[in-house]
Amino acid sequence: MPKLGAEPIRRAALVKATIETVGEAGSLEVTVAQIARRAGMSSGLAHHYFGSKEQIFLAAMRAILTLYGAEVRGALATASDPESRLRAIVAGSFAPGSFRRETISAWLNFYVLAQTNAQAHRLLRVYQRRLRSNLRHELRQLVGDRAGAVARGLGAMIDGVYIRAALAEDAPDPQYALDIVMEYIDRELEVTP
Amino acid sequence: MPKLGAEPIRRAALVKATIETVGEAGSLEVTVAQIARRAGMSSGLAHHYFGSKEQIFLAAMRAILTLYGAEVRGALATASDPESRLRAIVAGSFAPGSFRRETISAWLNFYVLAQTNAQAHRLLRVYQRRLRSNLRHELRQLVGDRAGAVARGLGAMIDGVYIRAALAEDAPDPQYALDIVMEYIDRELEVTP
Amino acid sequence: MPKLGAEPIRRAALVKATIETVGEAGSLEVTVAQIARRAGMSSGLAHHYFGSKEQIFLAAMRAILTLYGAEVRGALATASDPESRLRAIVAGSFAPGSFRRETISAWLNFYVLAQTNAQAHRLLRVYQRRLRSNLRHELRQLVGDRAGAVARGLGAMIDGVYIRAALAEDAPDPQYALDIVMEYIDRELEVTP
Amino acid sequence: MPKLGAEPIRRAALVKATIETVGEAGSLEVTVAQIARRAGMSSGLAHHYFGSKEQIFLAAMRAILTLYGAEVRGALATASDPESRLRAIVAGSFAPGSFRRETISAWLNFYVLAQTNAQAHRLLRVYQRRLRSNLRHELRQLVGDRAGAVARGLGAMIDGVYIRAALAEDAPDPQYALDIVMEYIDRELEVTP
DNA sequence: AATGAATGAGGATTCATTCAT
DNA sequence: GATGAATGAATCCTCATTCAT
Repeated sequence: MPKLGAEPIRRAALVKATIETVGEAGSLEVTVAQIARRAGMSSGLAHHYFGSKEQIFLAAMRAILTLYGAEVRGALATASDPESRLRAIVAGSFAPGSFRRETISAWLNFYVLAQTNAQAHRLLRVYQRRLRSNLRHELRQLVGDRAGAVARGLGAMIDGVYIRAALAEDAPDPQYALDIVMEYIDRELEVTP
Repeated sequence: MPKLGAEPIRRAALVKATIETVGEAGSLEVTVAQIARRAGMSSGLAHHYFGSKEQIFLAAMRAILTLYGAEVRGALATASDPESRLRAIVAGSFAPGSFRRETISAWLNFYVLAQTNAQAHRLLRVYQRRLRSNLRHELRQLVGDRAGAVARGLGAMIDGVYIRAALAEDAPDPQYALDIVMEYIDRELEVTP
Repeated sequence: MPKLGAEPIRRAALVKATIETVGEAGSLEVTVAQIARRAGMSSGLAHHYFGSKEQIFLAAMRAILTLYGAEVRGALATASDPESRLRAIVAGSFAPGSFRRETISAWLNFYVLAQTNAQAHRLLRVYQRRLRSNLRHELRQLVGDRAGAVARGLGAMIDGVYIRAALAEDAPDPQYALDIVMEYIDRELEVTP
Repeated sequence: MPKLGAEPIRRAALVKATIETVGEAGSLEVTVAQIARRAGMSSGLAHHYFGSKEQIFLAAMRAILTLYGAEVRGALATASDPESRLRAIVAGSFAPGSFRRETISAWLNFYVLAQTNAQAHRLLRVYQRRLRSNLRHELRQLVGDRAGAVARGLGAMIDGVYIRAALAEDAPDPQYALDIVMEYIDRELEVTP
């Protein structure tokens, strides 16, 4: 007796299981059966909902990016002046919801998927552009002309900190990550009067 | 037609073919047969020389990191004062030998491999540590106490610029990449009198 | 068309096909695909059920030994005095269910497998020990002290007759086989008053 | 500079290495390269001398059977009356030159090969027939009519003792093996006045 | 909706055999 | 004669995907 609304629950469970499985394995070479088992269902059902392994991955990637976006928006909600908004964007990037071992590892893998898969590629570009535009918007009021350059630098640094966390032995340390990027901002803002 | 000295030539051809194949495919899911064919030999011979697909990948990764190291050392050779040495390290990182589409894509894939494979992990760590220590050494004379923090930030930014190049539509632009990182250095050095 | 209870049927079909295939080929160098085809299924399914070729072989070997044990027990069921029980054990060994060309050939191959494979080795030892203990038990009442020696001799002779049947041109002749061993028993029992 | 008479030496080394390799592995699934390496030469040379793996096996099998025949003939040399000749044949069968772990294991494997390979089959038959005829010749003078039956029984028992030694944990014990068969002979000779 | 049995294509790896040197 | 580089066929096993129930 299939419950009403079972589908969204199933889908969410699969997405969660995908991120966890890929994150743990550190690789996209996980089987649909593994993911389905972790989500508590058969591999057949996973295909029924998503059609293919590729689509399961894309859904998981979308979920990661959506969560990321939500964290940033959440952090922005309480900030008013440009500088705190700028710092809020960065803080949102390393919010504990996103900046977790599995998620980071899954994220890195989806980054690789984007080399191969056009849809994944598009998804990533959209989010990169959005981040850059957010950064630039705040920076314009803080560093004027240099806004574009600093936004590029900040974006790259955030990505770099992420990727390095994927390789760290220990659990990712949001504060450490944050410090690196915040110091860069300190520097930029110091210089510009 | 077994020639004398064939082995190093074959090995090099396989390493080159591996980087190209992985780079083009944008994925480690390439077959040994594909690699071998591109290297102009049978898959059996590839196994004869490297023992397994994994070892072929590791050899390719070592080649990439070796090349990277050589570029940095090469750039350092002509630099004398700390600041030019610092900038040389960065310039070496984006030298045209390393900073090429295929290489970047392969590099990203090996980064993922390091999640799974202990040897790959170790290789990457060695290079990261070496880079960081190089940066710190020059920075100590330029920004004193902040050397550690700046080195971390620079390292992350270099990685970030790399990873972003993997996603770019167009051929990677070393100058653009360089500018981003150099500006960061400008900023740091300006502040410290 | 997955039917309920398909698994035991599939497994049995694979075991049967394995004995037949190995028996016909006279060698363990048969492919899983050959076995599966003969069992009317894909090689993938054979792996699904048994996990590996080795496990398929072991299951087939177990089946052979189980059948052998059943034949001996069956023959023993109708015998009451020690001598008829002794002869029943031997008769069971050459019962037509076991003493068939394919089975003998497969059996010989599994004997070889036991050189390499610990599980196969253990299986064979268990059956040898059981046979020896059965023989000894009856012989104790017939030849007293010599029971151990005669049991060893009988066991060896049964094995020897089996192995020779594997090499015979014609279909194995149970009566001929039986005669050889029974004559040996005659002799032993004649001597001991 | 190939030495004169190198060929027979090479061939003998390969035959020896084959028996050892097959004996140790307990299986015919050994590679020509393994055999050649043990014999101190390249796999190419092994092929050069024997043409194929199959022929290498056959040569090794011939060597085993030749050695066996020599042992029996050697044992017969010093025996004069029928009974000691009969016992000499048996003793020759378990002479330490033949009755060694590796040789037994190789022998069992060649027994299996004879299922598949016509030449191997023929070789084995020849030796079996010769053994049987030898036994019968002596037995005729000892047990008269029963000679045929006893010869069959003895032959089977010798084979059985061999095959069991292949499975024993410890090094094969010739004395133990001998006792089993000699007791059988004792019995047969006791009965017949 | 849900299962998991079933398929079959695909890929790493091994190895007998060949052959240029 | 001798090497071992080179080939390519063969095989085990995995896994996405399908489909009867």
